[in-house]
Amino acid sequence: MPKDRSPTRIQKKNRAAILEAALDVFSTHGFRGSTVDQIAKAAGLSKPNLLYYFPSKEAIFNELMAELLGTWLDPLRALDPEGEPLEEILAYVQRKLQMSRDFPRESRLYANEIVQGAPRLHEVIAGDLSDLVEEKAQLLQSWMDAGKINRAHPKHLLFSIWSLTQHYADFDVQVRTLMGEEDPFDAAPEYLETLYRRMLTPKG
Amino acid sequence: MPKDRSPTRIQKKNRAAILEAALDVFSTHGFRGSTVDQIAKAAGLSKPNLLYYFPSKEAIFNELMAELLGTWLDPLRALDPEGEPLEEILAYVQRKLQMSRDFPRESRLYANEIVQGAPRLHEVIAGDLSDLVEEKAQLLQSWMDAGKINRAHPKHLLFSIWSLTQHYADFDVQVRTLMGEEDPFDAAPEYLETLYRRMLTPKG
DNA sequence: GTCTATACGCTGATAGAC
DNA sequence: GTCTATCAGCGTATAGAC
Repeated sequence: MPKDRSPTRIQKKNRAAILEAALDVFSTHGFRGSTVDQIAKAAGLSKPNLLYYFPSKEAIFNELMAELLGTWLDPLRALDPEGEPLEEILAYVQRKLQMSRDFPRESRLYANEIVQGAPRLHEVIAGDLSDLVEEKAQLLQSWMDAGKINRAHPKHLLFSIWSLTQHYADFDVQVRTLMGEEDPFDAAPEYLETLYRRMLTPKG
Repeated sequence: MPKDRSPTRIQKKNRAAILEAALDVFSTHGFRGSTVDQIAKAAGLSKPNLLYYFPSKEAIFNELMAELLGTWLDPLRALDPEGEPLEEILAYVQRKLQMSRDFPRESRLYANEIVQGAPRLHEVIAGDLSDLVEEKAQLLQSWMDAGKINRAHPKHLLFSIWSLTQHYADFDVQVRTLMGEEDPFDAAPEYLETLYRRMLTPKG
């Protein structure tokens, strides 16, 4: 493993290449379905050389997950109690949709884990994510109580936003196959805006 | 492999046990992440004995998939052109939600495949599923043109129904962790009915 | 810092006794 | 029909030459 002190330019570059390649491979085949050899080849390194930079396959995965989780929840954190409720929610939906378009591999990496029971993510979900969800669910509830948006189960509202936006990344193959030439991300923003506007605009 | 002619009661029972166990294991770990040994143990058989009933791991998987695909699309096929449009769609949503509740493993098995690029499902998606989606998208479009339901992109409408309902099966771990004691399926039916009623009821 | 060679467990699958 | 024994190949990881 590289010395702690001074990461060479080459070391930085190789570590970055490995993580980039690992994102590609893990998001496509899942943890178990991915091999160190695949990642090494994709990163342009030999297998032993890759294992010089990371002690194990799991170590690569963990670092990748740590990076991902750091930014994954930013859009939700950005939901502003001071903002105009409906517009805040609609903006959140669009931000999440953009993330599905711009970072589909990250979405699939996460989806792979959750679908398989989140064996490596339980703590995060029950910890940081849970706290954040409780906080934002209360915010949504307060907006409903104030009559700013229609009443609905706050957590189900959040689940629906995650589900609808991440679907375009996670089920990308299916969506694109069924839509043919048409780019899903052309119509998706308007569809989701309409959906939540009709759902949440008071006195519907 | 068992003779073609006369499937013994034991043979039937064992084949069923294997498929049941395989559904459990494949839906939790994906194809690559599952081992024949796991399936055999879950079915109460030895590994060689299991391979007496099925020639290979892939054969088990294929049979499972064939069974799944046979029933998976029934709710969509049941969407009735003669029915009352809004109620037909709402009933479809509830049927899909029930399937997520009653057959979560089947949903996760399918999700696992799609998320990983559907290497074993391309033909089905581009074939039968695509035909069905085209047919039903046109049906939805005709309902919109007739003013029976609000206008929206028909395929995105279908995607959103799949996404929202299957989410409760595919992301079950996350949903249940975040909801604590509350059963997700208590509030989900009402949430989704409200969502699509507001979305689709004309002159909203 | 990077390579070749290799140890070693696990996995899918088969042979052959019972 | 079911078991024990076993094989070949793959996958992770390490040792040691360069």
